[in-house]
Amino acid sequence: MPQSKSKVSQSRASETRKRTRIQQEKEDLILEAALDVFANHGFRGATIDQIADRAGLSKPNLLYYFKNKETIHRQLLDRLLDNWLEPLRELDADGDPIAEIKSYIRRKLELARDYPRESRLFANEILQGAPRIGEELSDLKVLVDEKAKVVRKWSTDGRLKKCDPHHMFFAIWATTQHYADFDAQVQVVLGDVVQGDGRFEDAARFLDQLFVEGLAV
Amino acid sequence: MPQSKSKVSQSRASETRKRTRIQQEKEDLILEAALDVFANHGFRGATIDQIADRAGLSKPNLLYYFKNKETIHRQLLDRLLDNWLEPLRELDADGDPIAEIKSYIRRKLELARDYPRESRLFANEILQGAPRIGEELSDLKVLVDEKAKVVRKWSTDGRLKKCDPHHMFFAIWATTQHYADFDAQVQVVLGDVVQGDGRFEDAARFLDQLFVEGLAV
DNA sequence: GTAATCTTTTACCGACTGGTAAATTTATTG
DNA sequence: CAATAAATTTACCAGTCGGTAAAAGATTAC
Repeated sequence: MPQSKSKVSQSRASETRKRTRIQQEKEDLILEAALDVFANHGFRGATIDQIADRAGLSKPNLLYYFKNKETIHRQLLDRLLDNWLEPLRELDADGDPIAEIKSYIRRKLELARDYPRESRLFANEILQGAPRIGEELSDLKVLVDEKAKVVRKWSTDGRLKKCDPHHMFFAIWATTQHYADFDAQVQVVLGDVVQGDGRFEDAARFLDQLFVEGLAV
Repeated sequence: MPQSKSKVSQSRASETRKRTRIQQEKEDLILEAALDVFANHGFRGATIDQIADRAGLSKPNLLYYFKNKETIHRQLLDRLLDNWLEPLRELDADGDPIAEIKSYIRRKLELARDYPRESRLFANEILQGAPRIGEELSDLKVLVDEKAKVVRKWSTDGRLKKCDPHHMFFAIWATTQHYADFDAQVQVVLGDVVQGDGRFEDAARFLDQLFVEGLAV
């Protein structure tokens, strides 16, 4: 996962100009632990004690690196949003429409498989009305509107069925992220028959069929 | 919303056999307030004080009707799950496959539009690993497996494209519930252009096309 | 009307919450 | 090896959490 515009953490330690080796390590450790806890309990349901425990630190020690709970959460969301939008950025107006969409779906599905906690972190935030990420979502809107134009042009050029591009994106997000966000339900419904990668490939196959037949001219 | 197997609440008051008028009213009032709070904050993020405030009661007064936080949450989930599965129960093996699926999608979409808080309550619970509803999900599995058989038969009879029925249901759930669960995101992305029912009809039209073209032979 | 029951309020409690102050220990630098 | 800076621990704190006891107030049934 590459990170582009990573902000410097707002910890006390980082008020000094350069970050030490220990700062680097511990901050990563904390973010990793926090991702776990926030993804499973949401912002209000998560406690600093839980995060500190999972990171193997005392609470005051954790707060030495991040000045409060919100700062950790914020940093996770910032980092996430960037990675999350990457597949959409790569949707190429000059490529073959169906190939581009198939590739986009697969990338989103891979994200859901490989980074389910990130997906759940995001889902938690949106589900609760996006109180801490609301503004940053406008970046998302800009990007989506731009790519919606591309899709609309594919349609009017007769290279894709006529369809509402925004709702097409919603459908792709919903179906792919569902496997991360609703994993508990997916596991119960599918039972123990199909496991791991098999499950993933089944999903990929179904979604490919659904969207290709649903969208190809 | 009809309720079939409604359990009696486990409040102190209900330990006596018949429920008074005030009990009926206040319990409904509390459940209504609790739905609001749980849907927006999840179980751990919600507080009894918040629920009591919204219901216009004092906390001890609320706890006179429901013995604890978990009981309220449980009762909401039980009531919900029943209603939530109703559209699936009505999927008719003897009907026309495409008409049945179209009708199922529309019903699910209507639920998402008319009962978004219920959808978010459920989403919160599943997202956090279904710790308080896990067992009841097996009822869901039984029903889904039964209906998956129906869909599979439609496929082998050549009345529907070949597809994995379970993943088809996942896709329908994901796309329809997305409009309730991720409403904050949907609103940002769509902007203020299309509002209310127009938005709903756009979604319905897109999903109809997607699933019909994707599944019809 | 009055006795019995149901409802609501007041006053709590111990555990946990996010967060801080300051002393102590560890690592780095000259 | 000091001196300095960084990291960690100990001991807290005020506010909130879920929940209870018990008395006061309001309804209901006779």
